[in-house]
Amino acid sequence: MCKGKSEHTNEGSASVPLEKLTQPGILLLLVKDKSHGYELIQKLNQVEYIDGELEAATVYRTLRRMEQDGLIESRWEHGEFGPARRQYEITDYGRETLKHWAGGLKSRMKQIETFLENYYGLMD
Amino acid sequence: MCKGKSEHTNEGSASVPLEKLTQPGILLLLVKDKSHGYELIQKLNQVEYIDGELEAATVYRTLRRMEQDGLIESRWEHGEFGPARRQYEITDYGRETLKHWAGGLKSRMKQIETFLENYYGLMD
DNA sequence: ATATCTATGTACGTAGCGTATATAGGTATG
DNA sequence: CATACCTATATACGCTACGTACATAGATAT
Repeated sequence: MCKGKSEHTNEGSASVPLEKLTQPGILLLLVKDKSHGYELIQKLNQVEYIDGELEAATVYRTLRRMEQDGLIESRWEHGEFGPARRQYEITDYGRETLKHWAGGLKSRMKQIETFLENYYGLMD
Repeated sequence: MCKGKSEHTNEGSASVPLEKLTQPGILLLLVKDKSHGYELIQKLNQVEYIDGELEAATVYRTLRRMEQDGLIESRWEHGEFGPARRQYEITDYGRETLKHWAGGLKSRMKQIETFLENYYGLMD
């Protein structure tokens, strides 16, 4: 049923070309409570605003980058149970950025709405 | 006034980490009428749903990729005025994909809405 | 002649993400 | 005790999307 399509790994253009809300999602969770990577992965894969599933490797990689950027801070926590964990907390700069991103996402949402109005307007 | 922040090129996390609507935007324009790269660049930078500005190189590169993917087709047009242009048309597969993407963008918009409700719910 | 507009393209670098794989401590089961 | 599974973090490789810089070339205007 499908036509010409992709030679490389596009896989029938199955997914909308719009990134996941990984960084905003992590900041939103860390505003509520400090946490570590493994727990964040599970929480992110339960919330409604994450599209599909986030891979563990993606989250760990993103956390390290966000710490480099000063959005979050970590320290090792050697608890009595299980392996040591890297405990993350949001920074003041992270809180500012989250606020800033929320404003940007509001605009982005309106732009998508405009796109859809434009599209459905044509399809009448 | 700014705090710790980035060592690499994050530039104060100025922009929301969500991609532009380049491919959907191109398809939406080509559904209305066939066009060439230079014209598409100018149109894309006038519509309301594109965030910020799209660079010419980005558009040309995207058009070539989209043709490889079978979303659009081109042929050289040697007009009487100015340099030759590559005229693009949307394919049937492109129209299907646009429809598919519109559905995905609707979901994506709702997810962003959910994120914002979650965020503003915390900030009361 | 020179500058500007039209028009397309390549090269290089970065961010975000997926898949595969490595490592290592803790717990449960046979 | 051995083995399997869960917790927990991390690296390597590859791909898409995008920006910046640069290259090329015909057409038009001054």
